[in-house]
Amino acid sequence: MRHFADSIAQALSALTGVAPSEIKIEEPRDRAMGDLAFPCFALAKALKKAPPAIASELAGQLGAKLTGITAVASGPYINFQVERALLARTVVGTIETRRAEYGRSDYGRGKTIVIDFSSPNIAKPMHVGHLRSTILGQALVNLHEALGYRTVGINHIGDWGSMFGGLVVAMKRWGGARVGADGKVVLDRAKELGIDIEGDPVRGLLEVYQRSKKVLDPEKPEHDPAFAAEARAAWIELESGKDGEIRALWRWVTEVSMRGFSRTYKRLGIRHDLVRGESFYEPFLAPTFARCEQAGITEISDGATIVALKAIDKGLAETPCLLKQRDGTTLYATRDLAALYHRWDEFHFERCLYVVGAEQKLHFRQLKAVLKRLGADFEPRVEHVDFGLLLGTGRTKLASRKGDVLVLDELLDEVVEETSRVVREKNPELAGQQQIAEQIGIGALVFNDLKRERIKDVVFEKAEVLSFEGETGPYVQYTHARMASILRKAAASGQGGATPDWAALADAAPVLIRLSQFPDVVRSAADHAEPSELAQALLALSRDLSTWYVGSRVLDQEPSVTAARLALVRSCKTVLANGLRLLGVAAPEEM
RNA sequence: GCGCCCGUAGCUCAGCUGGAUAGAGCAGUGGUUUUCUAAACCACCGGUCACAGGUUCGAGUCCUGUCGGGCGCGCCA
Repeated sequence: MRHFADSIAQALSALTGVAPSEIKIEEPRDRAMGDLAFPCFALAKALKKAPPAIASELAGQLGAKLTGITAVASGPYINFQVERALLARTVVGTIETRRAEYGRSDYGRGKTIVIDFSSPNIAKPMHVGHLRSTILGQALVNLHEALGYRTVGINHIGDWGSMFGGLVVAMKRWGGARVGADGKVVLDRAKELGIDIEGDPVRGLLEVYQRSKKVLDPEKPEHDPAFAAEARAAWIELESGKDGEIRALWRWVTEVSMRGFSRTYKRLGIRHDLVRGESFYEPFLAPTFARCEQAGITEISDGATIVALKAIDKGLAETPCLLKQRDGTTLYATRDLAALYHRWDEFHFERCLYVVGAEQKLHFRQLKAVLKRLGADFEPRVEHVDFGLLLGTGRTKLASRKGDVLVLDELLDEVVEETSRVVREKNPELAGQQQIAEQIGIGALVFNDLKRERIKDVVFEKAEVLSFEGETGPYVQYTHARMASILRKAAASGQGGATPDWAALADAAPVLIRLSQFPDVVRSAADHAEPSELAQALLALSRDLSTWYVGSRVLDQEPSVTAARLALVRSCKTVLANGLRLLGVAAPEEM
């Protein structure tokens, strides 16, 4: 469609003398008006004529300039319709040529994009709160990768902080943790703590972690000063970089945590290029702080080191950025600043996206303001890709029945289990039901999250996620599976070899237009860091396609008609599959 | 109190950089299967685009204000 819009703009430019880039060809809301339209208001001043007069005059002249496109004046608009056979041949031809590559481009070639996403904390299982960042981030990686960018997905795991001193001490004291002769970590009393070393140690670790936090807290009755002192010493040892037992235990916690995350990531199709926790940036903290001091932007306020931001951003007058606490230890902002400079030095990114919840908007606003004060010219390339909260029924915090945080794996299991039931019921003959249930269930969950604008809060209604009707992932998957089914039947009966009669696709114009928009949608979704644009486009395509194919039977028609319709079916299947893949949703051949 | 975000049909949401009678899904009502998977399709029902001003040839879209909801606001991340 872009191809046709360009030639129309060229023709209009030749007739009016206005630059082609200034001529905005748009798509009418109502398809009955045409495939494309040009509103003549903008030309009224330059040509000193009323828009309707311009429209009718230009429409007449355009006839000679355009081939295969008819122009009709309608009030102040010129409406264009592409000749149906030409439209079909062009769109289907392009997709048949490019196949899995359709939608991909070299738009971002030579540019690097860094995407920071998911970022769970160690010693805890991943919970539903990480879901949105994880799947949004992966979709953004996929989208940019398709556009030819070099993508660097970074998992900035929370693996650093004084609380880990407490955890290590707790493991030693209560669990008998030590480093064995072979250098491996052993926990003599793992069972008593409920830590399953071989299986999923994180579950048990979480309880130890929570218990240690109570013991460390002077406000709590469980408080133990000796324990606290030991924990502090352990943290100091960790920070010192000494590679002893303390560090080995901390490393073990990181490893087993990552092992658990990996399982979940695999199910969700998540892959990071780099796992760099907060600890990774530890050596860069001091230089980063020094950079700020040398730039002369730091101040001492109530004993803490801050950067005032009022001059950069009036809204931040009351909220300067804190770099160091009163006790001299650094904070979140210092770490992110260090990470940012490190990433800039390493990648010279075109964009650096932080896929982090909207509740941290202030933090990123502060961070960017500090960068400005530092004169960092890459500051505009740093973007906070914010998103709304994931909430439970009644806008409450999403939790499990017991009231504690809902573990992501449990949620996935639950969704897949329920999906299995539905699959058995809807398609009892289907082979490989378990795998397909996994694809549908997870697809439903992922799509449900990506289909709406990311800034909107998502109220997690299990019934809605599992309904599979209407605007859902399974609806798109189902449409795709049915196209696959038609193609299988065509192959089995040897149909589709005739020369296609493209004019027979006149009734599929809405579908063809959707197909033609796909590459633009991919680009826009990436540029706006908004996968929902793609999800919405796939829904619209599925809708128009469903309407078409129930009314226009593909198989057993005139051979030339069947050939044309089969080509369209193949194109639609291709686009649905490509689109779903970009969103991180599987596209099963059968369901 | 200050800052930011959201406010479109009963519910959940689309509506691209302002453009022609505001679109889907769910829920409700009524239909469609000897024919490519009924996880589908069709029809009907349903909206003062929170409210009030302003800019514009033209505002759901931009600006200002009001109201309602959410998030955040120095030693956590």
